[in-house]
Amino acid sequence: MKQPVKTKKSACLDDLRRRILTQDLEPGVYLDEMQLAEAYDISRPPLREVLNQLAGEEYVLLHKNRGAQVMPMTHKTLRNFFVAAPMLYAAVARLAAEHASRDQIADLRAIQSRFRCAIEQGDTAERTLLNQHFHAVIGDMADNEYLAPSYRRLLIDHTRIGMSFYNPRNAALGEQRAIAADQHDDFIRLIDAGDAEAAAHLAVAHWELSRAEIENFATPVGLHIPLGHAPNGSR
Amino acid sequence: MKQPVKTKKSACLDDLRRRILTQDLEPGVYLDEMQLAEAYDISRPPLREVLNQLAGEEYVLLHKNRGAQVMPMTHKTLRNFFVAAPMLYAAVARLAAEHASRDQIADLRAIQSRFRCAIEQGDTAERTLLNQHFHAVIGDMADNEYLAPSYRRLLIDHTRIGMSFYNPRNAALGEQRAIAADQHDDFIRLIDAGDAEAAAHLAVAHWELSRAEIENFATPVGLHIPLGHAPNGSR
DNA sequence: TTTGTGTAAATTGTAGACAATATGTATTTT
DNA sequence: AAAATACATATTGTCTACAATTTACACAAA
Repeated sequence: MKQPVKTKKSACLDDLRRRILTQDLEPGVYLDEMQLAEAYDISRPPLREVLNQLAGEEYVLLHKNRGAQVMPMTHKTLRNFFVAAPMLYAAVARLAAEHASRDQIADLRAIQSRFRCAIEQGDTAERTLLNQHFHAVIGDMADNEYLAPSYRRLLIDHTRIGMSFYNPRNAALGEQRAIAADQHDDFIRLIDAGDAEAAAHLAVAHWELSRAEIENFATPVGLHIPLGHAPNGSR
Repeated sequence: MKQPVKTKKSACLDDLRRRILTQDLEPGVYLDEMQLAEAYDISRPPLREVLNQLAGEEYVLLHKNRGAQVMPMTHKTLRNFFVAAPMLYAAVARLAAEHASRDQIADLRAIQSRFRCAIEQGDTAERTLLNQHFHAVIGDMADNEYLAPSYRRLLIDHTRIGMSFYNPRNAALGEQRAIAADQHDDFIRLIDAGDAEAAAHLAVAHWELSRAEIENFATPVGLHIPLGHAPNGSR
């Protein structure tokens, strides 16, 4: 009863990341240490270690004597996202095509297969997480520890934003997902061929598709921003 | 005053960052929890929280059941650094010129004043930390949470690499430092004027200066890479 | 009614002790 | 003598309990 799981602590870490990415834990909400510790069947010290690591990775924000808050998303967040995304996505795709290993490309193919399966089955959360995983592997391929932190941060919020705008009744979104899935296949092919320039170009196109989708919803409706219950706004 | 001292825990966090940046704790060395806890006069749980946060920020690497290791620097590290630095430095400088506040510009001036003072006094560690602080404030000015993680990571290793190559007997380095200090003044002026393009351009020039310095030493001599030892041999 | 203060409850921060795991050494066996 | 295993030791991981800080509420005074 010890080896099969990768220790309860790392399971807790992974699950909290997942819940934040899927917006099961919404941006801005405050986390209760005792509640989480009980839920994951660990005591508070290791849970606090997990929260501290998540703080370093910018999944959560720590407030002194006030606990942990899921990293909020503001209006400015979206603007900054639009500035940083194309640059980093293109750079990472270029490096991925240059440095990808055989095993990594195999991983990518496996994920893509499961990704298409999730699309067919209409499993939104699973599809979103697999999309995140797909792009995370591309980030690993780039193998650059200086681009990785921002790339990971981008993926966190790209995933969260994607979850915000999901609407099963919008047929256009289904169409766009089909295009996105095809682009994933193109990514695999270009990376396998080592075509760095084309991969960077495709990354921009892939981003533009996503951006158009986000803008369609963000402009008229506005971004839903749960605030949590912070007593006084800083600054 | 409500917070005259910044709690022993955050003091520990800051000091460990400083010691890693100045290579007082060299890349690759393993950290002893009990030893550090005693040194900072706190118990192991809060120290472990600090180490977990540093792991999230990529100052250290956590090994299961083997403690924390100061983030190593390899040969590949330097190559990746050269790829990422110009892109991010330029982007951040551009955004800093667009978004800087009056207070931040005042901070920058204050730091620059102390920076020149440290140069005159030949205080290497202080100069290096103030240089790091100067560029960290520019990062804050850019105010983009997606670029910030990689930018911070870059600054960590730029500072560590700079500490590696310091050589007080090399007159050329003194000359280059004078140029760098003048460029800092240019940064302040351009940011104050809101000239984003010129600031981005200057960032590239500033980087090229630093790159030339690094290459001069890295190419003939090779990078000194302490490997560290498993927790036993130290002391 | 409003505002200020004091006390109580709840939550976060810390400490010390204990359990689990890995490493090093010594002894035994081939 | 060399290798493998078992034991001893050291270090990491976790838990329970306690201290400190903050928040909420009640009550009193203006």
